[in-house]
Amino acid sequence: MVKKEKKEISIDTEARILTAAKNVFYNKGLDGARMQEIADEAGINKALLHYYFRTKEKLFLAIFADAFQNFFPKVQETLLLEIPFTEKIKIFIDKYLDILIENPYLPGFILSEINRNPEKIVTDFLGSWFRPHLLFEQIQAEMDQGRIRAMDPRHLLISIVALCVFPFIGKKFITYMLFENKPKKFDAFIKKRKEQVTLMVMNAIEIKESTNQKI
Amino acid sequence: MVKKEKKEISIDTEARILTAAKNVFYNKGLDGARMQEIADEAGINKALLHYYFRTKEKLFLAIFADAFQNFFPKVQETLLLEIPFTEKIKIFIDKYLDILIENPYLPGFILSEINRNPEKIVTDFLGSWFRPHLLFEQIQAEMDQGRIRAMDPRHLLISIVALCVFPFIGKKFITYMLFENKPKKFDAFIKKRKEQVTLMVMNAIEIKESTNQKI
DNA sequence: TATATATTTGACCAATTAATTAAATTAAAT
DNA sequence: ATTTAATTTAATTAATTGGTCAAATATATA
Repeated sequence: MVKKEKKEISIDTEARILTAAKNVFYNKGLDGARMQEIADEAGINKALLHYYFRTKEKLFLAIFADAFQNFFPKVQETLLLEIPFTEKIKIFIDKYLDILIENPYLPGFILSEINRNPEKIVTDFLGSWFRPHLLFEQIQAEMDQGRIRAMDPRHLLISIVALCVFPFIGKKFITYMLFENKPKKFDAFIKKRKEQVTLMVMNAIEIKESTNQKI
Repeated sequence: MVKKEKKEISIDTEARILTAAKNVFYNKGLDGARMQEIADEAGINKALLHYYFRTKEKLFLAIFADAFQNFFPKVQETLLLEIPFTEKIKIFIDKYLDILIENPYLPGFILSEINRNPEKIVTDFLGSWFRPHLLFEQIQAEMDQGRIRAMDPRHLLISIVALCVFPFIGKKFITYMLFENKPKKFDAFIKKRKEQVTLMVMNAIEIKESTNQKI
């Protein structure tokens, strides 16, 4: 007999588990998370959790893979557009910050997991399709043509990412220190960040007559 | 009778424990660290670990407090110098990156712990003496006097910190993706970062005739 | 040497926690 | 209604891990 679908008591149990797991893993990390806490937050029993995702490891992997695959492609999208370079940078910053605003704790989550297990993450998730060289070559071409200031493309990329992503990595800290621990104030601050970052990057790549260009 | 020092079998046991704990906590975090692993790495027995530092919590606190107090005062030092502003920024970037080069995994360690428990960290370690307002006032004064471009001082500070610290937060990732997982290459890259960051920040605060100043 | 004190260890304990199991329940298919 | 398969639970297990303890060892001092 062929497999058939039967009961559909709570169609959203899996979804509830994933949401709960996401919350807990994002806030506590893999080691700090407890299956019991995830079960509680999903409003189910611990055994059911294991029924859906055999092990904690597998559940975590599901969350991580989802986060990862939902994040990087969106980010990369802009970089592949066939538009003038400075325009591309502007759009990248715009979209990148939009993504970050929607997923403020995602960078910290991904970074801490990469720190825990770099080899696995890179080989399992990044290895095949994240190719910064295309971007570097384009940046280099722009420099060779004298359209932007000459510099190490890797420094430029890291600087752009740093300016965008760092406020989110340090969100709790920054909110506490600069915004009286009021997330609303942090959000308002972030809203103005797009133009700040764009301006800073444009100034950085802009060629000025008075500046000696280095190779 | 007054306390007297007796046996000195291994004077450096405590130091070895601290070194081992630092390594393990930096790499695994509080939750991921195992007392057994720390004991192994220190070449001692787990009971001896508890003899020196009663609990895991206390040991962690010793490591964290040390890291913290060894880091922030050094960073803040430069900000209190009575020198021209642009000079101060340059020196800050220079010293800050020196400190980071010496303690590459420290920012990630501190940030992840802040994320885990922001209230405690801020009240116990930062609350009393970290005062960004002094710096903000100085920056604001420079802007009011038209010596640097007008902008939100908080964005400026966060951008400077981001440019310096982000490569270290993402060290493993960056090393893997851009430098074939060779730390030497990462280090060489970082050596050139000082001038990159300085140039970028100087360009950002520099007043250009053609630019409209915003309040 | 004898004594007191600090250091070190192996064995063990207690609590936590991931994982399992067997039984119960539900809903669809026949 | 009965069967069948999926879902859910309570109870339990097995492994991990932070922490303790009593005994052993080393060292300085008297």
